[in-house]
Amino acid sequence: MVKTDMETPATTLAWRRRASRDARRTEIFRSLGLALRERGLASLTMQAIADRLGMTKGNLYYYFKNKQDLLYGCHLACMRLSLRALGDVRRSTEPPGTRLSQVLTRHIRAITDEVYGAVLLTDLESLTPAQRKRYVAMRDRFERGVRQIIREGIERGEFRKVDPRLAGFAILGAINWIPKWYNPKGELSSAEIADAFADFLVTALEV
Amino acid sequence: MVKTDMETPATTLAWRRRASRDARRTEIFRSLGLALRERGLASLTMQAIADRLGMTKGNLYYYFKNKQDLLYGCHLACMRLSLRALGDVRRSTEPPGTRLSQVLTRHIRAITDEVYGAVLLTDLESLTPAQRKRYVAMRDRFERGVRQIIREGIERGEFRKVDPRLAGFAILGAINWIPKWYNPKGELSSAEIADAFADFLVTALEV
DNA sequence: GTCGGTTTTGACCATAGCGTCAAATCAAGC
DNA sequence: GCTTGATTTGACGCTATGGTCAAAACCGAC
Repeated sequence: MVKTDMETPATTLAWRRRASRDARRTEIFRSLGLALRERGLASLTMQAIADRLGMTKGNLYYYFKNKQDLLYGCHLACMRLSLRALGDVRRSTEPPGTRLSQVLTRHIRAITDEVYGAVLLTDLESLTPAQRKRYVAMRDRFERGVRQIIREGIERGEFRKVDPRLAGFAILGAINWIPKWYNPKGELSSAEIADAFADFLVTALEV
Repeated sequence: MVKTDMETPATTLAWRRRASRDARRTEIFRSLGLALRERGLASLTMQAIADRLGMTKGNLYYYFKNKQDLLYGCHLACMRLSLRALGDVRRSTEPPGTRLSQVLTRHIRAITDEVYGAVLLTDLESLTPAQRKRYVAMRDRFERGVRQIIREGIERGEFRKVDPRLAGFAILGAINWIPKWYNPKGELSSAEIADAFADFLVTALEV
C-alpha cells in the first residue's frame, strides 16, 4: 500500500492537533518564564501569565490542570534539555574538560534562552510529592552526570583533586543563579555568558 | 559625678527594652529562615513564622509593620554581616587570595548559620521600590568589594586574567545557591562547607 | 452550510492569607 | 499592691488569587 501525503505524520489531523497543543503549552512556559524574570515570583499568578499571551486565565486550565502542574511542566521541560546535553556528551570521546564545557554551555543556554529556566528560582515545595520526587530524580541524574565527568577528569589527571560533590554544587549553583541577574537586553548575550561561564568554571577545575 | 551601675547603658531601662526588642526581632528572622529552609517559599506565611515561635500572628505586627518590612529586615541583617566581613578585610594587608577567602567564608557562614540567609531565595520584588533600592545599593557595594579584590589579585599576578564581573557573579552565585541544598543535619557542617567552598573558589582564580 | 470536536470565554465560587484593633495581660518601679 | 507602659491576644474584615463551569465561538471536513 502506498503512503499518501495525507497519511504521513506531519499532516495527520491528530498529529497537527497535538503539535499545536504542544506549541501552545510551550508558549505558556515562556510566558511564565518572562513573568518570573521581569516581575519576580510575586507576579507569578495565573492571571499574569495569561495576560501576557492575550488569553484568559480560564483558558490556561484547558492546558494545565492547575498551577502546580504548570510549574511542574516548566521544570521538566527545562531539565529535559539539560539531560539531553548530558546524554549527547556521553557518546563523545572528547576529554572531560571539553565535555564538561559542552554540557555547561548547553545547560546555561537552556536556562537563559528558553526563558522558563527561570523556574529554577521557584521552590520545589509548590509541587506535589510525586512531582517533586520525579523532578528531583531527574535533577539528581543530571548532577551525577556532571560529577561523573569531574571524577573522570581527576582520574585522568586533567582536573585538580577536588571533592566532586562540592565542586558540582558550586558549579551548578553558579549557573542556576544566573536567572537572578541575567538581563536579555543587557550588554552580554546569553551566548557570551554561556561561553564565559563554561570557560571559567572548567578552567577552575583544571591543572 | 560618679556613674552608678544603674546609669551604665547595660542596665538602663530603655537600653534593656531595646535590646530585648532587637533580640525578639532576630528570633523572628530566624523563624522566617527556618520556615523558608524547611518548607520553602510556599509556607512563608506570617502564620507559619509566628507558630514556630509559639506566638500569634497578630503579635508579629507589633515588631514589623508588615510582611515586606520583615523580609526587608532579613535582607538587611544578612547583608550587614557580609558587608562587615568585607570591611574587616579592607584593613588587612594579607594577599588578595587570603582576603577573598576570608570574605567568602564569612559570607557563607552568614547565610548558613544565621538561618535567615535563606531569604536570598525570595525575590526582591516583594519589597517596596525604596527598600529594594537601598538593599540593592548594599548588595552592589558588597559585589564591588569582591570584584575589587579579584582585580587586585589579577594586577598582582596572583589570579588568572578573568573578567572580574563575571567571575564575581559565578563565585557569589555558587554561594548564594547554597541555601537551596544545605541541610544543617546533613553530613557536612556549615564550617566545612564554608572552608571547602572558599578554598575551591579562590583556587579557581589562582595562577 | 452544517456537524463534531476543539478551544476560548467570562462570570462565578471558595478560601488562604495579610493586616487591624480593642481589649486583656504582663512586669517594672515605687 | 498599684500604676503605667510594653506586650500579646484572638476575633474580624478584606482582597487577591486559584480554580470551576456552562455556554459560546471557532474551525476543519464533508
